[in-house]
Order: sequence, then C-alpha cells, then structure tokens
Amino acid sequence: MPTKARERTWTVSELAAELGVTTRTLRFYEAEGLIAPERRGTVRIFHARDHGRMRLILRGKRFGMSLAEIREIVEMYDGAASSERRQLEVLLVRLSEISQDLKQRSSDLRRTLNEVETVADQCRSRLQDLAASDPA
Amino acid sequence: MPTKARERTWTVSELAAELGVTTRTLRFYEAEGLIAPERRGTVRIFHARDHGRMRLILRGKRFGMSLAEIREIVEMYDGAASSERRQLEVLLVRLSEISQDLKQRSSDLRRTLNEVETVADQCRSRLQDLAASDPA
DNA sequence: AGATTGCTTGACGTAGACGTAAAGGTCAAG
DNA sequence: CTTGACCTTTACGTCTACGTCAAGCAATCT
Repeated sequence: MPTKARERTWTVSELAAELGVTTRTLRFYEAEGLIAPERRGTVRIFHARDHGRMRLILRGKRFGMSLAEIREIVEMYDGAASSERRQLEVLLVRLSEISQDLKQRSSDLRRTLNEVETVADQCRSRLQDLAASDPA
Repeated sequence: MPTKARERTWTVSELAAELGVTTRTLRFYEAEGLIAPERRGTVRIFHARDHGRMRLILRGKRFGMSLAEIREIVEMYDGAASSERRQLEVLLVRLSEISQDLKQRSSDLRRTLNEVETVADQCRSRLQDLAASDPA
C-alpha cells in the first residue's frame, strides 16, 4: 500500500490560522512537549497527527485542563501501545483517576448550568410581573 | 418569624479550612468583589450566604471558568431581582450566551472523557494480548 | 541586487490567580 | 503584662500560558 496522494501538511501559520491560535502557541506547545511536528531542517512541518493532537489539546483547555494535565494524557496516548505489563497497569490506574476527575468536573458543570438557567427563569418571571403590572 | 438559633458564621480561617482553600484566597476574592463578608470593625465574618457563594465559585473554577466569568454570574444572581425591564432583557441575552458556552464546554468534556476511556480500553486489550501470549 | 514575506530562536513582558513574607492590631490565657 | 493565636493590610514573589519585540536565515518577487 504505497502512500498515494501524500497527505496534507501545514506550516506553523497555516495550522495556527486553521485552529484559531497563534504561531507562538504552537511553538510553545512544542517546547512543552505537547506536540512534535516534523522538522525539515529547522522548519516545522505539521502533519494530520499534529493537527489531531492539537484539537485534543484545545478541547481539553476549553473546560479547564492545564497543559500539564493535558500533556499527561497525550503521553498516555502513546504509552498505551506499551509492551510492558507493569507499565500498562500503572497507566490504567492513572487513567481511572483522570476519568474520575473528569466526571467530577462534568458534574460541577451541569450543576452550574442549572443555576444559570434558574437565574434566567427568575429574570423571565420578573419580566412577566412587570408586563402584568405595567403593560406598556 | 423571629430569627431563632442564630445561624452559623465563620472566620476566615474556619471557612478556608472547610472549603479547602487558603485565607489568602478568601481575602483575594473579596478584594475582587466575588464575595462580601460582613465586617465587624476590621474583622471579616462569613455567613451562610458567603459560604454558598464560595461553593458556587469553586465549582465554576473546577471546570475552567475564570474569576471574571464567575463574577459576572454571581452579579447576575443579584441582578435577577432588578425592577428595570431593559436591564432584565440584557441579562437574559447574556445568560443565554453563557449557557451556550457552558454547553460547549460540556460537550468538549464528554468527548475528552470518551477519548480517555478509549485509551483505557486499548491498555486493557494490550494486557489481554500479553496474558495470552505470555501467561506468567 | 534589493525588498518583501515567512520561517527560526532567544529573551523579556504580562495577565490571572494566588503564595508569601512583613509589620502590626486584638483578645484570652498564663 | 507578656505570650500565643488569631486577625488585619500592604506589597512584592511566583507559576502558567502565552504576547511581543528583536535579530537573523531562506526563498521568492520586482
């Protein structure tokens, strides 16, 4: 299966534009070990793999994961193919902890969303009252 | 309805301990206008109202809300009793935006949780393979 | 050739969210 | 009355996640 129509690649600014981040962010994430674009000479070349990983990272950021937490997860992404049993067991334990943490955050989020909608309801009923007593 | 057994209050360090934050955090939040404990002389006295609001704030933080965003919400909490129609309408629009944002975060969170569990599944099947080929 | 455009690596700056002394007031216990 | 345990404010320090020049290399347009 010869690599046909070679897959798309990106330069820093191309990928930055597409993801809605700055080039600084991409370089920073590379320096932090979150992504590892190909280097042709000194120039970075981003592949679909990096693109996917960036979307993973940005998603994590949106609901409050720190870069350190995110790095841990993306590293496990690679480690999951490990051939060492002990290693895999450690990973599973950690993944379970992370899963618990995410579920907690999810619960916090849902409850906050409820509160917000409750406030909105209060606004609406206040408006009703106003409309009733003062049908301007 | 005479206020019977007067409700519980907290000092900074008491409330901090109970919430698992530092006194610095409480003072900082007050300075930022997120809470407004009673002042008896120069000393802060926290009431159930502050306690509740802090739990709201901490919940928001856990899934990535900034203090600025949180402040906006807690302020609306008070503003929902407004008597100005225009004001209430503005509030409702903003609340809807916030609601949308939270739903987006929730979606991001769920998808990340899925990914994490997928990685865990990969670990488990790797372990299966190992157990099959090398029943140590 | 010279200018423009885009890439690179430093290196210093900044906003948000606190941490961490420093310096001092207050009140009960010894 | 001093010690100890709290409380206070003021102020500078720190970590994270980048922003913002600066200086320079490389390819392309004029």
